[in-house]
Amino acid sequence: MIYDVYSEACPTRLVLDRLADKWVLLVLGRLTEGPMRFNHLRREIEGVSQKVLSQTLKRLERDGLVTRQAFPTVPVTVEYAITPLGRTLSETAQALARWAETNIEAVMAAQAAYDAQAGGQTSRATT
Amino acid sequence: MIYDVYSEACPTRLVLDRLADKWVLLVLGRLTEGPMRFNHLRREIEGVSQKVLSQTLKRLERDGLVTRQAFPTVPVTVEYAITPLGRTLSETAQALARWAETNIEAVMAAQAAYDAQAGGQTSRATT
DNA sequence: TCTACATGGTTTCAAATTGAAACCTGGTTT
DNA sequence: AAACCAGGTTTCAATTTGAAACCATGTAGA
Repeated sequence: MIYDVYSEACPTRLVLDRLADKWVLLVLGRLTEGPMRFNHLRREIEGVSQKVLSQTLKRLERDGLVTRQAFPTVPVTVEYAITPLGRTLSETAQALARWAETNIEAVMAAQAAYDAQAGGQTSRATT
Repeated sequence: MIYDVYSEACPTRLVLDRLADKWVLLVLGRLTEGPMRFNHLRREIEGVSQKVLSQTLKRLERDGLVTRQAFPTVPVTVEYAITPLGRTLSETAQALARWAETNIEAVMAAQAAYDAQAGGQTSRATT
């Protein structure tokens, strides 16, 4: 059986759609360093809301990319960790984040050039 | 100046958010093979609507990742091509798509296991 | 001439997704 | 008792999405 993300009905589409998410990439990147508690993750990944972090982790758990373990400590402690399967992905996931950090200046320069020149214009063809 | 995608205010966040998109990854993957016309891309990338493809390409152009060239042929021909900057990204972008294709079965198995066992349950801690 | 079709889009509008903020459930310290 | 911790869920308004319709231009067919 051959899978192809370019085919609409292919189940890989569902997976790709899930991975291609800012929060997923950031969560996996952090968990690569080691297990982490919910609120710790929340503080590390600035700007993520509780709801979204909760949903993201739940999906990642279902997909077998992270595990969730609760400890019956004083206030309950919940620790999330990356699985071996998740680890095979995190390298690639982090590469995207690193690309953004490395190439942000080139992208911003391109945006400035685009906005300055063709910004509001209607597309002129080969004029 | 140090950029960090984990910081809320960092401009790399905007870039990461743009890249972390299913359609962006698929478009870049296809354009890596060579320039392509609008409707050709639309047919290759099954399931993408005209509006979304149009928006995606416009953003990628502004970000300096693809170029748009219109030819005054019979029905106008518009060709999109990847830029050198875009090419530095496409390797990574495609790696995500390939990961999905390679690991889809492991993911589906994990989902089935999760649904069968803990699916509707309330989280039981370390029981 | 009237209809139909091709390219490359934009517009419209209902439906799904998101995010901020409030709330909840224990249990603990002050 | 009031307030705070962890780890969530719920609520609701606003943004984003997607399907479908429309538009401009030009060609070919009946």
